[in-house]
Amino acid sequence: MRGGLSMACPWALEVDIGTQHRGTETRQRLLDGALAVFARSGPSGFTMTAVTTESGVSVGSLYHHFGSFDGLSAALYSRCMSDLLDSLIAELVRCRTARTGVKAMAAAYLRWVGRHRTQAHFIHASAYSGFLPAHAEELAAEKEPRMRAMSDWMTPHVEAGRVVALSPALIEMLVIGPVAETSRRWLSAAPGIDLDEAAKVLPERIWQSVRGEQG
Amino acid sequence: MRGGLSMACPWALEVDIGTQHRGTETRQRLLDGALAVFARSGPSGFTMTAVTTESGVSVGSLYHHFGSFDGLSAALYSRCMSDLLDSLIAELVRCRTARTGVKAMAAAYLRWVGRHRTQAHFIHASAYSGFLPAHAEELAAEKEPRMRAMSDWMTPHVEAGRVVALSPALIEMLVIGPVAETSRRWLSAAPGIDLDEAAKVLPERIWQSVRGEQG
DNA sequence: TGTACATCAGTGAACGCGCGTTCACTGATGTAC
DNA sequence: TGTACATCAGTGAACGCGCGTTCACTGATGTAC
Repeated sequence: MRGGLSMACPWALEVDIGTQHRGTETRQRLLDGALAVFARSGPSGFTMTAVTTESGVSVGSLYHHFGSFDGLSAALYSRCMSDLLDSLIAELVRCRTARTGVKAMAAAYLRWVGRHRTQAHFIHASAYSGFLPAHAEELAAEKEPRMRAMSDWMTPHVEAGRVVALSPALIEMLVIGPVAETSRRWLSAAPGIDLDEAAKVLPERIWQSVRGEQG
Repeated sequence: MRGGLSMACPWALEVDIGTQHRGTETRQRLLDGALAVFARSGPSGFTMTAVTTESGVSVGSLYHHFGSFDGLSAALYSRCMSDLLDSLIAELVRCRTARTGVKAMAAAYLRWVGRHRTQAHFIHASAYSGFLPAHAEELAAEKEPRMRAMSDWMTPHVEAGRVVALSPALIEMLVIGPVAETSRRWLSAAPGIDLDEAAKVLPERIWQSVRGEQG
C-alpha cells in the first residue's frame, strides 16, 4: 500500500519536508473528499460529517491536519484559487501585446470555470464565508505572488499608455468583473448564459474597456 | 398604538387587501429585524432566533406570515433586489442617449451599494443560498418587470447600432460585471477599493465596452 | 544491526449547543343577520 | 346597534436533529546510540 502510493506520488518526497508521507496523502484525501461532497450536495450539504464519510478519514485526523473544519475549507479555497490564478498566468505570460494578454485572461477565466465547475462554484460560494477573514493571512500569502505576477505583466503596458492609467485594482474590476459575473450566473444555472458564446465576444469588449490611447 | 401606526402608514390601507393592518406591520418588523441582525452579525449570525429576538415577534408569527425561515430570507432578498433595480431604473429613464444611460446605470449601482451597504451585502451573500432556487418563481415575478423596463430602454439603442449587438444578458454582464465585482470587494472590506473613485472612472470605461459603431 | 524512545498520524465515542420547526392554544378583527 | 361566529394574527414551550469539537487512546514512523 505505502509503496504503491509512493510510486504514484513520487513528488511527495519533495513536498514532505519534516512530515510523513501518509500525512500528505491524508490531507489530499480530505480535500478531494470535500470537493466531492460540495459537487454532490452544494454549500448546504458541505459539512464535516459528510467530508469524513466521503474521504474515509476520521474526525480526529481532520483536526490533526487542519485544526478545524474552517481550516479545511480555507485550505480547499486556497487550492482552488491558486489553480485558477495559475491558469490565468500561464496564458498571460505567452502574450506580448496588451490586447492579446487582456483577451487571453478573460478567455482563460471562462475556460477554467467551464472545465472546473465545482472548484469555481466553491470559490464563488465562499466569498462571504466566515473562514476567509479567519484565515486571511495564509490565503493572502498564497495569492500575493500570483497577483504580483499579473501586475508585473500589466505595468509596462500601463506606463506606455497601451492600457488605461487606472489602479491595478480597477483594471482588475474591468477585466475580471464581466467574466466573474458571467460565471456566477452560469454557476447558478441562470438561463440565457452560455460560456462558449461569452468567451467569443466578451474578451474583445473587455479589451475596449481597458485600452489606452496608445492601445 | 394601532391608531398611531395607521397615521404613520396611511398607504397601508392600499396594500392591505384581504389582510389585517397589523399583519402587514408584523411582516415589516420581521424584515427590518432580519436586516438589522444581518448588519450586526453577518451571514453566520443570521438565524431565526436572532431575528425573532431582534424584532420582538414570536416564532409562530414568523411561520404564519412566511412559512419558513427560508421564506423570510427570500422575501428580504426580494425587497432588497427590487429596491436596487428601482434605483437603477429611476436613473435610467431620465437619460436619452445610450452613453448617458449606460453610464448612469453603472454609477447608480455603485451609489446604491454605498448608501445601502447592508442590503447590498445581503444580496451578494445570498447568491448561492438554498432559499433562492426554492423560491425562484416568486423572486422572478418580482424581478421580471423591472428587467424588462431596462431591456425596453436598451433595445432601440442596440437596434440603431449605438450599443453593440449582443444578447441582453451579455450586455448586462459588461455593464453590471465591473460594478458588481467592485461592490463585492468593497463589501468584503478588501483594501484598495474606493466606491467614489470607482464611480468616477468605471462608467466611462464600461461605456467603451458596450458602445456600438454608431455610438 | 538492534533497541528504546520521541514524535507524528490516526481513531471514534461522547458531548453540548443552537438550529429550524411544530402545535395546541389565546386574542384580535371583520362580517352576517 | 348588538350579538354570534369565522377567520386572521400571534404566542412560546417543547422537540428532534445534526452540527463542530474534544479527548483519551492506539498505531506508525523516524531517530539516536
